[in-house]
Amino acid sequence: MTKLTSLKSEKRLLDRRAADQIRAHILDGVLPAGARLLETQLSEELEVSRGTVRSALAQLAGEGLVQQVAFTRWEVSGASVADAWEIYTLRGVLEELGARLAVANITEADGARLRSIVADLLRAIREERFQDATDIDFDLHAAIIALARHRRLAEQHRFIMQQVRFHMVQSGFLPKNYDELIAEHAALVDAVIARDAETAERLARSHNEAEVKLLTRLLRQGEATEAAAG
Amino acid sequence: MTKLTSLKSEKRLLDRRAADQIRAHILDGVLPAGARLLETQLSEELEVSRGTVRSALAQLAGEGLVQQVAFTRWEVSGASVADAWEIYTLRGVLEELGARLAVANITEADGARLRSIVADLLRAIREERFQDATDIDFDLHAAIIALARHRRLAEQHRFIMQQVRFHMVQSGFLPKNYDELIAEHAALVDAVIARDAETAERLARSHNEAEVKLLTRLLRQGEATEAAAG
DNA sequence: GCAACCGGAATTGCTGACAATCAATAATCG
DNA sequence: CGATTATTGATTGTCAGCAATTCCGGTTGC
Repeated sequence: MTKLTSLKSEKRLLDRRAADQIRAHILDGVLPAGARLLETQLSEELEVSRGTVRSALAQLAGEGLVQQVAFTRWEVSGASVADAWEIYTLRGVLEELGARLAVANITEADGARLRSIVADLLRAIREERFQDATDIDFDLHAAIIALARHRRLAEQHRFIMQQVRFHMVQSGFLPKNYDELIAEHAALVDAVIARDAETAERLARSHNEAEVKLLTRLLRQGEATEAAAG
Repeated sequence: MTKLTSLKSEKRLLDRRAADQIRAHILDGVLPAGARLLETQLSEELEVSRGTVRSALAQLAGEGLVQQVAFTRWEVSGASVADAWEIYTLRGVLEELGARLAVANITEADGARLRSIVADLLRAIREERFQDATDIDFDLHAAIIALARHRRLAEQHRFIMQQVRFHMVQSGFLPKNYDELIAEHAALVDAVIARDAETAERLARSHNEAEVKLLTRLLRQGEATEAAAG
């Protein structure tokens, strides 16, 4: 929950760093879904011009974290059931592709690295450092995607995982069963290391199946009650 | 091969319209892969300020059509074998998801619309209007994706298809076998209409498999010769 | 009482000018 | 003569200000 601080130092482009700060605030939940973003206020807090803020907001819009209502406002994107359903279904196929391609590329050293990340995850859970565990979970998936050596896939995956993280923060979502979580990840990593593309693919895709099914049901319910109300 | 013309009229935001014009020029092949884009020149041709051009270029960068080299240049993205491989593999899983979801949503009217698009495609090919045929091909895939009712998927698919189109223009790619093309599309549409998710999914994914396999082979060759040279 | 209309304040959209950076070339030194 | 360092021109990055649009309150007319 750090405060927005001034930039103007370092080497990266100003608008990127402005986007970094705003993004961090969104992902931390400081700026909740639907929150309005005022260009002037942000430019004062970040000590950059409005144009730079505008560029940063446009980037975040491209990442799906922010929405622009022309001539009217910028706001943090929604975290509705429909959004979550979109995010998790997309994640599923991206990770399916990632796992398939990772199998084709993985080396011994890569396999060792994945195994060590799983070990870290296990340790964090045993020691009840659940925030760390979530971070490591994300790292593991990113590491598998990286093995796919697919620039566009990696970028899309990063954006989707940002939205997953945002949705988890907004909805207060936490894994229910850590043993199962560990088992699933271990099985996926094993399949990738064993170069068993079919299994890896299936596990990657089914990793979120429970959430997707729940969300699909909620979505159907929502549509039904909406139809009944209208 | 129309010339870039002035904007400043209509209701949409200026930077969006600027992006539209530049995008059209890229997709038409007027601006080839690697071409440098000068902010000043574009701003003069489009009769908008440099800031507006900058915003437009940033959007196109988000769509993957343009790349920014900080402090140095904007250029049209590459159309290398690696790029094509990325584009087609991503397209595969996006359309796989789209087909699966379309099956869950499709109505009789939707089915009729898809069939009529296939008929249009067949007619265009029989009459040897191959440019039209390509457009209709794209329309058909977009129509199936639209049935998925998945905003994020539709957007990503639009971006990927833009890149597919660009790559086709750059490489002079043309389908080799129009009969097979028709048969594949008809089979996919039939499967979606029949609500056969498994078949639809498989057909959507395998639709580009020939290209992907070719590209994978080319990519491996490229890496091999590079390694031999280095 | 209520709807339509009109201002003014707040906010976003766009621009021109200035600063920072880079690439290419000329000048300098060994 | 070759390598390294200024210099210069071109290009991108950032800013502050004006213009256009929307939102919200009050006012007017019915």
